[in-house]
Amino acid sequence: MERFFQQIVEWQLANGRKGLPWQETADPYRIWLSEIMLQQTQVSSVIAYYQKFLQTFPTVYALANASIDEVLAHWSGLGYYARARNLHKAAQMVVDTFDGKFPSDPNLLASLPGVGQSTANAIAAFSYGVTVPILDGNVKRLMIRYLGLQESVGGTAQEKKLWPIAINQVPADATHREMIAYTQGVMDMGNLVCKRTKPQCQVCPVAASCQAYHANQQDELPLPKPKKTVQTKRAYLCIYQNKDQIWLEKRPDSGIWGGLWSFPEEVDVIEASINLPVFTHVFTHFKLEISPLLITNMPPKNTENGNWFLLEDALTQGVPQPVRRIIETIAAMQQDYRLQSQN
DNA sequence: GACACGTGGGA
DNA sequence: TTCCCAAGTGT
Repeated sequence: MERFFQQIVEWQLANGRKGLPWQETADPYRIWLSEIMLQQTQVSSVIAYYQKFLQTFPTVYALANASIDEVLAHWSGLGYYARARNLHKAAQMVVDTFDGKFPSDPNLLASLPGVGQSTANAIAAFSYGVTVPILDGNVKRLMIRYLGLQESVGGTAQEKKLWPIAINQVPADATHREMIAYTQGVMDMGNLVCKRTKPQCQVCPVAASCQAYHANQQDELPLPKPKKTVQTKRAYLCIYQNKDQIWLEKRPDSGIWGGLWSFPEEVDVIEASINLPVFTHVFTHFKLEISPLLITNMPPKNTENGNWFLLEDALTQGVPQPVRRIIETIAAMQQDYRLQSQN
C-alpha cells in the first residue's frame, strides 16, 4: 500500500490545491478551526467565515475567553451550530486541561467535543506530522472505487472495515511534509479527480490499480444511498416590533438552531397580526414552511428568554439564516416607509 | 444502527 | 424544479 501513499503525495505536490488559508499555517489552533468549519461544509462557504473568525479570535485563549453569544454570532449562517458550541467548549478544555497547547496525540485530540477520529487525525497529521490517516467522505468514496466495493458511502460497519485499510496506507516513517501532502492529497483527489459525479480517471494517479476503473464502474460506484422522504413542517414566527426594535428569543441549547436568537414560535396564526410572505427553508432532514407574522400592537407573550434588539444590532447576533432574512426584510420595509414619509 | 443537525452549490 | 450532498460528530 505504500505505493499508493507515494503516488498521492507526488500528485498533491504537483496538482493539488495550494494557497487555501488554512494551508499556510502549522498552528494547530487554526488547523483545528478549519477542520471543524469544513465538516459537511464546502470550501467556498468556509473561507470568509474562517478569516473573519480568526480576526476576532486569533488564539485559543481569545476563543476560550469569549462568550458563547459572540462565538455563535460569528458562526451565524454557517449551519450545524453544535459545531460552534462544541468549538467554544473545546477551546476552554484546551486552555484548562492542556495549558493552551493542542496535544499531538490523536486520541487526546479526539477527546475534545466536536472532534471525532477523522478530524483528530487531520489535526495531528497537518500540525505535527503524526502518521495517521483521515477517513472522511472523500476518502470513503476514493476507497470504495479503488477497492471496487459494491456499496454506498456510510455506515458503522463500513468505517470498521475501512479504518484498518486507511491506516495501512500510511507508512510509519512518513515525514511531516509527506503527511501534509498526503492528507491534503486524498481530499484534493476527492474534490478534483475522484469526484462524486464525472470522475476524472484519465488524470488519476492511481487509476492503474483502481478496481472500479478496470471494471468501468467509476460512474456507478459508490452505489446510491436509499433515499428517505422528508416531511414538511410549518412554523409561525412572531415578529414583535416596537418602533426600531424587534423581539428575539434565545433558543434552548439542544435541537435545531440551538443557542441562537430567533423569533418566538407559535403553532397557529395570531389575531391582529400582519402576514408577511411565506417561504420555505430546506434542511437536510425536513422542510420548514415559515409564516412570518408581524405584530406591532401587543407585547410578547413570554418574556423569559428574550430581549429587544435594534434591527441593525439583531443582524450582528447569532441568528439562523431564515431569521436573518426576515430581519433584512423588515429593515427594508422600514427604509421604504422612511423614504415615503420624506416625500 | 439510525437519526438529528444547516446551508448553499451543482447537476 | 428537485435532488443529492459537502473536509462528520453526538446521541
